[in-house]
Amino acid sequence: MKEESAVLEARRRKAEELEALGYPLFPNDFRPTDRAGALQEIYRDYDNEALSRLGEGFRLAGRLMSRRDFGKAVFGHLQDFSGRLQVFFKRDELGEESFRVFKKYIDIGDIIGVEGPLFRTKTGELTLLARQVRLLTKAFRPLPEKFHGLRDTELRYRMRYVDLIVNPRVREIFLTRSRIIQYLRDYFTSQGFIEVETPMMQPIPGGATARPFKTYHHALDLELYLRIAPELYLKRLLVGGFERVFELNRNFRNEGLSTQHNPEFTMLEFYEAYATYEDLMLRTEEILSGLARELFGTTCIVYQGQSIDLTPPWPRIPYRRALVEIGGVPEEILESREKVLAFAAEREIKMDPREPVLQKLWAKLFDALVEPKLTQPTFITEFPVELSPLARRNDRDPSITDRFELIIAGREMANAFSELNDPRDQRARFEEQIRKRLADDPEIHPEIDEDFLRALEYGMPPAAGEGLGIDRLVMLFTDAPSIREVILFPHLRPEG
RNA sequence: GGGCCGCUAGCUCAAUUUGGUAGAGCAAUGGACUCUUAAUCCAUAGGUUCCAGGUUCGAGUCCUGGGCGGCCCA
Repeated sequence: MKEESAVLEARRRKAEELEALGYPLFPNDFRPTDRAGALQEIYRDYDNEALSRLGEGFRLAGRLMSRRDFGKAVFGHLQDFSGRLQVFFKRDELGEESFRVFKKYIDIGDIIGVEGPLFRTKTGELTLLARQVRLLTKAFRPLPEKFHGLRDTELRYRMRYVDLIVNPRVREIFLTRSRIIQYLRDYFTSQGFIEVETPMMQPIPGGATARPFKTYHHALDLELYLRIAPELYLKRLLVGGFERVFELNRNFRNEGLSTQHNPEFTMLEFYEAYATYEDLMLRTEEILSGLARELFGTTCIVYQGQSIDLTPPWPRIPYRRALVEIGGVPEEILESREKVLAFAAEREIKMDPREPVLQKLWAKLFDALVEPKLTQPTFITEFPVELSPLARRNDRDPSITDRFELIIAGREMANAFSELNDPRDQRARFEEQIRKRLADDPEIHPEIDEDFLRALEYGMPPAAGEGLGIDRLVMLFTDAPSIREVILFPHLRPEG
């Protein structure tokens, strides 16, 4: 932090002066009985005559966001969590002393309490006429400029508290985020799912392919990893008899930052016994279209200028067909490593030629050529077994799995499959994964989770499970271009 | 990791493209004003131009390195 500037010094001096006069700067004995937004709502249609019959005694607390000074009268706007209301401070109403103290010592940004009757100004704005005003919290720093507000992206993220005060849109995004999460909790609870919490710190990171964060437990002298997914623990719960479970919480992946990636992000995972991935497609359609109706009253939304229609049903396209028909990859090259590498090289799609698993090369093609083209909600199905170590094999074709990914606006929004519950096949897949692991690939942990396999050996009921990326979902529903706009405190490098 | 762009007063932005005393609005301070809402009017004050070097008589501006951020690519 810099040395105290003249602006800050003036504020601090003024505050100390007020304190010396006997006015506490941080009292906590004022109880508001009303809220700005609620008053706006309730008395929307009241004229002055109707308002005058309501009498006195409206008590509001909030932050003073603006003031317009007329000498012996001042207009200002008070902002609380629910909204804003104009307040009229008049010398004749407040009294000489109180008005003088208000004028001289209360600044924009201070939190104040006011009490008085409601009326309408001659421009028709609902306004509280202050009969009393009190300082509740002194602000030692000024708010950003009233018209442009706080725009600098870096400052907005570093000082989200200020961002939230002055940019109403930001508050809306996080209110919407909260509503989305609430909706999902309500949905799953009402469908008989139990919400659970499984370890964030895991001795063997599993359930996904990603580089984990490492940490250390001193008393146990144990290396632990922040989880990259809760999947293997949720399946243990299926073994334990929890037939419908969900967990809505943070995952951690030690990867770069971008408009799509934050190292900690929120994921919903749910598992349902005696269901298949096809049941989950219906559920997913139901959840997202229901959410759209809940938030907007329609299943047609706009994201970054593109119209997206979430009305079910959504098309289902097998992975291989998507590569060929949407990605434009000639089918005849798919089985040849050399041809796939050459095809990618021509299109400047980066691939590691040492990669031993052909299907992982396909995945690069898929990410580059298919995903970005899918704006409307689309289920991609029939993923190769090599890319799906935890998914159940298809009964007719054992080279593919009963799995889908949901893509909307060119992004993977959900990933789901019928669960592999044959412990013999699961062990073989884990072993194969490690065997085919490129030397020191940080994304594949070299140890097998033996306890998970032991759990499967006790018998996991047939089931299907899904992961839904909450941050991306919130981006979609708030029209946010960057994941940092939907995470309250996105990660940044420490200030220089 | 690579490319491009940005960082100037508390905040939002200027500063002659070819280097010459760093400005404005809002906020602040003092004053006028009892229905304004980006209120208005008069006056005053406010700067480590992200940091460190270099070129130059002289650098916000040119050069080198670094920091932080944004966008795009991988």
